[in-house]
Amino acid sequence: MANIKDVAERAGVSVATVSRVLNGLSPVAATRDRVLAAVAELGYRPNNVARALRTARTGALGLLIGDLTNPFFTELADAVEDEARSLGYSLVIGNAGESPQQQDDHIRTLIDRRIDGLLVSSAGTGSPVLREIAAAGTPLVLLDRAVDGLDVPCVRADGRAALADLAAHFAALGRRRPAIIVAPAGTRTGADRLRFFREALRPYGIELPDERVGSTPDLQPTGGRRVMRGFLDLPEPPDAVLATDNLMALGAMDEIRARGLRVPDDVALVVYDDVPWFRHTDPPLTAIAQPTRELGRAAVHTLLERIEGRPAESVLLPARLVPRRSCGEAGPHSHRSHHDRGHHDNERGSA
Amino acid sequence: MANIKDVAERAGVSVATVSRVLNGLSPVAATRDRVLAAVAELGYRPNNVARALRTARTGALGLLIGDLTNPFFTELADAVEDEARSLGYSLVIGNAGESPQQQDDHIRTLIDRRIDGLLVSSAGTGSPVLREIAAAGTPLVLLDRAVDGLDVPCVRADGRAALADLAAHFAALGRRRPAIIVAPAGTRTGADRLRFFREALRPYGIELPDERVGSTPDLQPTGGRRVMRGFLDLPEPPDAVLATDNLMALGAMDEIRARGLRVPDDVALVVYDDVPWFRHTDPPLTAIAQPTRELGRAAVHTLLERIEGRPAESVLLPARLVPRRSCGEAGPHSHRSHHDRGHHDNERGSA
DNA sequence: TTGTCGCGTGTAATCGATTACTCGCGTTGC
DNA sequence: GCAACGCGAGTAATCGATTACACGCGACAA
Repeated sequence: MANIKDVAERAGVSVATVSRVLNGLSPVAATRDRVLAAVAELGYRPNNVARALRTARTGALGLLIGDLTNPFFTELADAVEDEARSLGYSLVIGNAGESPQQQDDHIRTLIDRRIDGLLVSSAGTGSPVLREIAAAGTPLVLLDRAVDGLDVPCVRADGRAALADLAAHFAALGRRRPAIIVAPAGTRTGADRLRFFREALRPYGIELPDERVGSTPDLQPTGGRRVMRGFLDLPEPPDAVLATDNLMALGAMDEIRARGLRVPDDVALVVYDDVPWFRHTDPPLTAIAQPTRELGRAAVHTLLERIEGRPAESVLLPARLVPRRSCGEAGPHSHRSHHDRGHHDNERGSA
Repeated sequence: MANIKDVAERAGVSVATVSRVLNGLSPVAATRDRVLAAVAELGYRPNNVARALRTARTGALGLLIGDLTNPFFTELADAVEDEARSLGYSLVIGNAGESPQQQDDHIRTLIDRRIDGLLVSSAGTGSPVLREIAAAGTPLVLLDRAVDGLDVPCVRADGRAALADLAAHFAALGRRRPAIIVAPAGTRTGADRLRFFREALRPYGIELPDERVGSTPDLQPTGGRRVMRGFLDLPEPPDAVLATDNLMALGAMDEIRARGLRVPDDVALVVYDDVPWFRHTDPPLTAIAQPTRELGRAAVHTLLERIEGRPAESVLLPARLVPRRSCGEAGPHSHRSHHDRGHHDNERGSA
């Protein structure tokens, strides 16, 4: 592959001149044309590795996501990439597979590669490595998932209002026994969602007792299904379930269907993250939609502020409730007793 | 950030010695311990940019995929990443967004970054850039999508046998008016799937006329839905539809449901690519499963052969039919046939 | 004419690692 | 006792770019 020296020789100038022409610092048309001609003839492309070594800038951002096969994260990654590209950066995506250890591994690798900045949707609670690189001054921004005690800007969605709307929605539809499936204990995100939901229900006199709070160690369908199984085995099973991650919701749906129960007739289901797939299920699922693409964009901008040495603030964007049919329709017959599970076939074809 | 010189000073040795210790070329315990102590105290990490410049190896592979939000590609990417990591490489994922131009952009960027080799799931037909870098000798392997006239190893699935099984399946269930939704004309993959399917149907005396061949420019639900609309408006609508991409199948399902029709009663539906989501639909969809993770693994190995200068062959792995309930009564009510989980996956997917 | 200034280029240092070559010292063999 | 050999470790070249500094030439003013 041709290097800058080859170009210089061919154009009959020095390497410095070539560099200057390529960086737009040489206003002289005559030499510029000669250089550009040589570049074209040789198919020369600057070696980014060498350039990065000299300038201490790679032009790459890192993004660490929890799970590459989780559509929420891929939409996020897609948005981040779009934004980064449009601002002249390229993006290196690291997939933690929801494993803190693999996440640390990735962070190390990215830092060793000297990316200019890092976005982290952290798996689990904050790792020592994360603290270490934050302390070392690497531009760092948290995305979607906050980490307690880490003094770093965080870009995420605020679900408070949406959860309040959901509580109202449940109340209006006569759902009195809600349940929630949350991510592993100890993560800030899961704890927040639980707390906000519980607080939102209180004004309506609706309880969210611990027996209807289920948590899974992994954000996977398996975990969601297991929790739902526990819920449905309760003496008083819930009549509405909020899954705080889309993959867990998927597992929950499986369990509901496997028991021959129906959504929303027997149990309402709401999913956190409005991934496209849930618009295609039967019935379409009511969702709490995070402004995924905006989050991605905001995160990139915040990170660039940090990279350019400016202080950067955390960003909170509102999530909103997207009501679909999985909680039933509001209407006169929306109160039902908990005894008649599975005997409601005639109630279904409303609209 | 500490560099090798700092370590050398602290340990009272030369930089060469530090380098040798870190690369395991210095067997003397005394100096090694001193160096390692200095490394630990300073928290030194080798600068990969400098190392890459000197050694002309970055230890990174590139993967270009068609669409980051398509679960087939993310599963593929996940598998490629796992394998690359386990072999000591890191992976840079580029998302073409199914746009040839963005794909070319990405390839350029990756080459400029001097990745050691590139895997490409090409969008559209082969681009000039692809030919150019192949000619320039960059280790290159095509993944999933072949490109005509490009003399480069290709790792992909062979759907012939699975499509033959599907034809038999249709015949056994009395489906006599099949249809197919294919990717844009001009792509090798789409053309192959159409041809093999048609050939497979012939022995059973089943026709696949052009009016029941629909193609969409984009691999998106919208396109699938539009094609399905056309099918259902035919005087003789199909009684079985094969969608050759999972997102198109999703759109097709929407249209079926929007008309109040039922799967499989009114129309059977089969999807190419067995992404986890379709195991959770109602009914679970019969699928042609590509050995996604194996494809990823094989692609990495093939690429490494090329990187190490050995000649490498193309790889064809068999796809298989996974009958579920979306074509009507198959064999034993397939909660999960033994085909359902081909490999020693982690617990992703249904429980 | 001569000194100065400006400007376009070239020379060479630099980024942080790897590695060929060299040097010096200790051991061994004759 | 001296030469040769082995081996550990240092010196310095190198990768391909950027960029501070120096230089030389033409223009312009005195």
